Amino acid sequence: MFKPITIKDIALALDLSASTVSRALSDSYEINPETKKRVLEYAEKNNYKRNPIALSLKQRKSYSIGVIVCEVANSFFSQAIDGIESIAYKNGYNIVISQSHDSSDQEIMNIQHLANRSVDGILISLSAETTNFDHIQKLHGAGLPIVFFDRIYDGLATHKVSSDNKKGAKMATQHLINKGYRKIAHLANAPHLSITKERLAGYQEALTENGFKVDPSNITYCHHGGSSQKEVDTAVQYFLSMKDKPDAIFVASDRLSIGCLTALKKFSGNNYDPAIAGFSNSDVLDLFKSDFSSIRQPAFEMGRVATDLLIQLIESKYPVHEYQSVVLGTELIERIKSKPRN
Amino acid sequence: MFKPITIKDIALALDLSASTVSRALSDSYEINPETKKRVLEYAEKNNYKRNPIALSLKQRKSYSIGVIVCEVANSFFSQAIDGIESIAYKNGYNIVISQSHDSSDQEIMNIQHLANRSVDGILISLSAETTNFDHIQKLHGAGLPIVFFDRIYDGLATHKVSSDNKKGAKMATQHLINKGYRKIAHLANAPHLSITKERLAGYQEALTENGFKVDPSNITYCHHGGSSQKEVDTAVQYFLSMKDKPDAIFVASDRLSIGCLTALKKFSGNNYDPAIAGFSNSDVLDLFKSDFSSIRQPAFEMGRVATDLLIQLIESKYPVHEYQSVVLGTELIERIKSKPRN
DNA sequence: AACGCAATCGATACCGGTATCGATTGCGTC
DNA sequence: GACGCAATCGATACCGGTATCGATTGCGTT
Repeated sequence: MFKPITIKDIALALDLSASTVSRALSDSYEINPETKKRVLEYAEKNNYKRNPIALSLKQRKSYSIGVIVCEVANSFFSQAIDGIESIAYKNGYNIVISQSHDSSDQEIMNIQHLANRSVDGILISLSAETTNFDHIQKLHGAGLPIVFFDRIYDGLATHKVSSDNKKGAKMATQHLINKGYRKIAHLANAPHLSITKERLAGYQEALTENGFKVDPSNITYCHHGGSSQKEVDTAVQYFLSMKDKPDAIFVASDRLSIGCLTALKKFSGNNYDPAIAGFSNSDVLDLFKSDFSSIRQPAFEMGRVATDLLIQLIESKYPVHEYQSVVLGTELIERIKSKPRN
Repeated sequence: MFKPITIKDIALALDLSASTVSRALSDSYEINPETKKRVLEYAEKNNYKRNPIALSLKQRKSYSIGVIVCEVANSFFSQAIDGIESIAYKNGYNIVISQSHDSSDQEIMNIQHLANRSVDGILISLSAETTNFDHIQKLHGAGLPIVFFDRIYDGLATHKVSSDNKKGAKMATQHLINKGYRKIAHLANAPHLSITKERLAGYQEALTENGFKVDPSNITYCHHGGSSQKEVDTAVQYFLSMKDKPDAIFVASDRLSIGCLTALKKFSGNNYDPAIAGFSNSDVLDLFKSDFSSIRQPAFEMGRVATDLLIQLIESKYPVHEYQSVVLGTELIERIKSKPRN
C-alpha cells in the first residue's frame, strides 16, 4: 500500500549509512563524487522522493502557506489566488486555501486549522463579519507570520497590501458626477471592513469637492458583504422606496455589484435604470452591462506582492520589525454614457 | 520563535511519561480518569495543539487531499471546490488546491508536487491539453487514491463523477431546435476531453433525431479550452466567415461561453446575432445575456460526491476494486426566445 | 616517526507524536 | 501465601529525514 523508498533503503542497498546518503542527495561537499554519483543514480532509478513530512518535522517548516479569503468564486479573489500561486510555487511553497464565506466563526476555525496544520505563514483577507481579532493577534504574537491583503486590519503590526480604495472610489464617484448624475447613492460593504471605510471616504470626498453634500440616507451597508442576495435586495429596495430615487449608485464590491444588478433587474422594471459604477474584477460584468462602469483592482499583482512579503517574513533570519503597507493603484473602466436629459 | 508546547513538555510538567500524556489526550481507557483530567486541563490551559506533522509522519497520513482543476476563476470549478471543501472539512481533511491552467505540463508538475507533499488522495479534473496519462497511472498504480470529476479519464479503474453531458447537450440542442433554429453550430472544447466527446454526442443525437444532418464543418474545437481568447476569436470568426452563417451556436463550456459572447460582441456588429446555448455555471452570464440559454451542472454536488468517494477510498481498510461512475443530472435554463421570422 | 589536516563516511540524537511491550501495584481467589 | 488478573503507567522503538560529533584513512610536513 503505497510505501515509497526511503533513505535507509538506499543506504542498505548501496551499503552506506543513512547520513552519507542524505548528504549525497543534498550534494554535500564532503561526499566523494563517486559515491554521490552512485547514490544519485540509484535514487533516480528507483525514483526516490524526499519525504516532505519528515523534513517538516525536522526543520519545523512545512513549505506551505495558508490563504484565507471569503470565497474563491469571486473574480477578485480567484485572480488574487493566481498571483499568490505564481509566487508561492516559484519559491517552493504550496498553498492551502480556505474560505471564510464571510463568516467570522468560519474564519476563526480556518485560521486555527491552518495554524495546526503548521503552515509557515498566512495570507488573509478578512471576512465581512470579523470584528474581533484576538485569534489573529494571538497567532501573530506567537510568531506566525501573517500578511493582510485587501481587507486589512490596522491594529496588527505586519505587512499589508491593498489597493488605493479611497482614490478608486473617488474616481468612480467623480466619473458619475462628470457624466451628469446628481443623486449618487452608495451601496456599501460591512461597516467595519477597512475597504468599506476607505471607499466611503473616497465617495464622500468626491461629493464634497464637487459641492454636493453627503447625505447618510443615501448610504446603505450590507453587513454580510452580500453573501445572501436577500441582504442586497433589501438595500436596493430601500433605494427604490425613496421619494427622490438615486440616479446613480456607487457599489463597493464585486459581489455587491452582481447582487445589485440582479436586484435591480428583479425589482426595478423598466421605469428606473440608475447608472451603476462599482468595484469589480469580473470580466463578465464588463462584457454585458454596457452601462456599468467599474473600478478594477490589480488582484493578481496584489496576490504576488502579498506572497512575496510573506515569504520574506518566513525566511527572514532575524525578527522583522519594519513593516510595509503597500498600496496599489486601481483602474477605472468607463462605460457609462452621459445622463440623458429629461 | 513560535515554538508550541509538546507532549514532552506536559509530561515533564506533570511528572508523567510522554506515553501516558499521549494516551490521556486520546482518551485511552487505560488511563486513570484523575490523571486524564490533570493532563487535559494542563493541555487546555497551555493551549496544547497536536502536531499534525509528527502525526502524519507516524501514521503515514496527512489528512489532506489534493485538488487539481484548470482554474478556480471559473464558476463551475469554484462551485465544485465549495462542495469539495464542505465534505473534506467535515471529515477532518483540508484541501490543497492547484491549477493546471489547462496545461498538461503544469498538471504533471502539480500532481508530482501533491504526491510529494503526501496528500492522502487526489481529486482531479483533467486539463484540456492532457493526452498522456502515464503520471496519473503511475501514482494510481503505486496506491494513491485518485477520483476523477467532470473531465474524467476512462482508462483508469477508479471512481468517476461527472454530469450527464450527453443528455445536457442534447437538451440544449433540442431547445434550440424547438425555438426554431435550423443551422446550429457547435463550439467545442479540446477534442480528447471526455466532456467534449459526450457533449458532441448529445448535440449530434439531437440533430439526428430531428432529421437534421450533422455537418462537421459546423463544429469547431478549441484545443486549449479557450484559455486564450484568441483561440475562441478564431473559432467565432470562422463561423462568421461562412456563407450560410449559423443561426444558433451550442457552446460546450463555461469559459467558452464567455469567450464566445465576447468574440461575438467584438466581431459581429449588429447584423448577426445568433442564439447561444451553452454549458455554464455563471450567475452573471444568466443575469445579463437575456437571450443566452444555459445548461447548469450540479457543480457543488459533484464536488461533494467526488470527495465523499475519495475519502471512502482513503479510509478503506481493504483494497477497493469495485469502482463507481456517478452521473449527475443537469438543468436547462431557458432564456432564448423563438427565432424571429424573416 | 610523529603529528596535523583534509577527505570521507558512520553512529547517534532529535523533530513530536504513537504503538508495543513491560513493569508495578493492588486486590481477589484458591 | 502464591498466583492470576486488571488497572495504570513507563521505557523504548519507530516514522524519515538531517545535524552533530566522531571515526578512519591517506598524505604531506617536520
